[in-house]
Amino acid sequence: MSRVGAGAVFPAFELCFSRYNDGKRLLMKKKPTIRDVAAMAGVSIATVSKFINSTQRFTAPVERRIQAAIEQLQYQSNPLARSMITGKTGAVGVAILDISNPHFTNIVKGANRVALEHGYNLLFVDTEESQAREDELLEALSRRVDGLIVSSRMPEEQIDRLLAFGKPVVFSGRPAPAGVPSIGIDAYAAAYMIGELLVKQGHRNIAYVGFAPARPDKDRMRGLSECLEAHGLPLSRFEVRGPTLAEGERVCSSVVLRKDKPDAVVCYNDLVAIGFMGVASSLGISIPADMSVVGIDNIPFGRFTSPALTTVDTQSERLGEEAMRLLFRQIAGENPPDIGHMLLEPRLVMRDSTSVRQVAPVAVAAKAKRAR
Amino acid sequence: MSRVGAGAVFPAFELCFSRYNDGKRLLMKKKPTIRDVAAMAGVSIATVSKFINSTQRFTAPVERRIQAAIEQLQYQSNPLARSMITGKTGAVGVAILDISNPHFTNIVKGANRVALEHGYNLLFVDTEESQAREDELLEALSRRVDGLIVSSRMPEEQIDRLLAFGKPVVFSGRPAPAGVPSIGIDAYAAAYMIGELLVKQGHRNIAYVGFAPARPDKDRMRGLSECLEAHGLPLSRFEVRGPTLAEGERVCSSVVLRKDKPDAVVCYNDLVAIGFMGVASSLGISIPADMSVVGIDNIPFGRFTSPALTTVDTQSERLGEEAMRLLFRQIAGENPPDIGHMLLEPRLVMRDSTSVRQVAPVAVAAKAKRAR
DNA sequence: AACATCGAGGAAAACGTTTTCCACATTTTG
DNA sequence: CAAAATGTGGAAAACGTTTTCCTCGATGTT
Repeated sequence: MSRVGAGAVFPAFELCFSRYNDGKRLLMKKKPTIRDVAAMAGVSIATVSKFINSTQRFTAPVERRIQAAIEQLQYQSNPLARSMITGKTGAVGVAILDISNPHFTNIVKGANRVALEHGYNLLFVDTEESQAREDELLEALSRRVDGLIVSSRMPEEQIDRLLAFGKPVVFSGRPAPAGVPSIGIDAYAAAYMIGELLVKQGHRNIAYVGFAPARPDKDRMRGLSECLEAHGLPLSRFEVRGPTLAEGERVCSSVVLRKDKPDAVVCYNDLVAIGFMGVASSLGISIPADMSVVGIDNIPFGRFTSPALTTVDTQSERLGEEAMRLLFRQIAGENPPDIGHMLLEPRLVMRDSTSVRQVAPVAVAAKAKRAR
Repeated sequence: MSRVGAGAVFPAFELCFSRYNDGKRLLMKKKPTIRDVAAMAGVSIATVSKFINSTQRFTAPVERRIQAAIEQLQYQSNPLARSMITGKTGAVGVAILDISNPHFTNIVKGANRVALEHGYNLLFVDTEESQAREDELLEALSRRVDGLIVSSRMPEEQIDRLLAFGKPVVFSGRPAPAGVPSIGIDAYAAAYMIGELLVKQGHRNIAYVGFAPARPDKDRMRGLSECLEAHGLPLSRFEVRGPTLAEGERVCSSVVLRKDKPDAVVCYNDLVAIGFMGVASSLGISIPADMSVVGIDNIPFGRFTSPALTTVDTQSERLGEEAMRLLFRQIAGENPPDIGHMLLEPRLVMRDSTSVRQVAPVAVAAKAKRAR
């Protein structure tokens, strides 16, 4: 014992405060450190540290004294200092495209749940908000976390920079470079499934409202077009600039007011579909009588639109959970190549925005015009 | 210059790697530290640190050498080590009741935006998910952040513990203890406003679907009941157990199937209102013809329900922004008492779920029964 | 030309932990 | 009873910064 004489009385706060603000010791109170605990218990800081982390056993009286000191001082070890030594931060980063999209919200929710189970915190980045400063942000983030879940669109070269940080990464809901584990829904299957449904319902003039083919949703595009191709049907395309309600609304009129108006529309996601349906009804289109609409994601609000939205469930919450599990396996030291990619099975959710084709397209268009 | 002879060549990676894994230096690469930069630039680490933080000016050649070393090594200072010294972490915590509620999502979005402007990251806690372990979580969190925004229900004694951490805190959308700044919407005014609307529309049998009076929404309850009292009208109450779609759905039938069914229903928030309307329609109630429904929050999906939801805008995103600004002012050292509380003005958003009272309640109930 | 002034740069002490030794006392073994 | 094994606890070196002095040379002032 170096700091305090053996057998001395250890006035807890005395010791604790006087070290910091000699004199006016009660004015501002600092957090107690491991030294304070050690001094109070009459042992070395090494002993306290080992006791806390149960790295080593000690004699009963020593353990009792340490425990008492900890409780009396309400000591809490400083995670920053610990991180410096251990190299673990106890936090994981989640980069999300746009938190206002319930799909991503659920991913966060799922990820958060698993993180909590492991005693981890979530550091979160809304990349929509960050945009240009995204790299400096990720850079700062990468030092503060033990791993990263990336569920946002991200240019190739930025991905490279991200991987160069050397932290474990899991990609979610987007294609991942070789050697990096990823998880997603089988978007191809989902789109194919939707195609089959619509064809079976008798639709022949089907449109896709989504991103340009080069963009990350190429699987949806491909699934749908290959399905229709197999049935010898054409596919028209309309482009949105973002996966949002607003874009669904914006694009609607150009789809609905065409001469060869489609009799079924597959949307990039539920948000686009819901926006689309909203404007469609205001334009006098009755869904699904005049036109079937399908979304993808199965966000909770899809049940409450009018009509309730037919969609494909993408298990968003499970997506977040599994992504986090993959990440923790990597953090625990498993080799990324052994983990690989993981695809969840989509599930069709039939509701009221689709029905068997009822009216000839031309007649509907005419009716729509009259209605205004 | 002590570390490296003047005029020597500085082979960047040589220096950088050999320190760590002597011999097999290319196998795993560690991040370069400030020492590596200093060695490469031929200056001391103090000089590098001062240069990085622009704490001091140096001669042109020195600055040039440091800059070059930083770029060549791709040096990034370690935020953890810096935090240990400065006591600032560059992160703020946001404790949110339930991230799936778009109201809170928007708060996070707003808070995130302002945090980014200040170069801060967001550490986020979904207290719904945490529940029992919330205190240990908050405890861990409190050491990792410079301040906290609390927008979740939280028992009194936990609040005390939170404040004891000594970190700046801002409460948002909930009553705050004395001396702690807070921000919220004027819920009393919002509810009063809704009451006035409904009374003006001729409704006489109005119900509130929300929490028990003791709970945090007492302002809504009070605003509504005082408004109705002023008009000499009664107010019936129905209780939900959570501010969710599911609770809105659950409670609906007990409201709608009563003999003296209300002709207008004010819901705790939009989520409850939307759930409520969904079940109501399926029970054959036509909104607003048979019954007006109002929510609070103005979540984006309120525009797309059928009918579109009349509500009161609570400026959720601005709430998050202003909360973060209040927090930063505290972090910058302003006295909490000088900051005080802040109330945003609510704004009525008229849509289609309310209308002037059209049918006698009893007749409607009969019609509803026939419809099934 | 002597002296104060100033500015550039460095040495070293923090920050609060964990972890690797090492020393010593105690017990077990031959 | 000596020697070896075991177990308990401590000293000190990390981790990567920031910050507070200090030194030393150069400049400007009488």
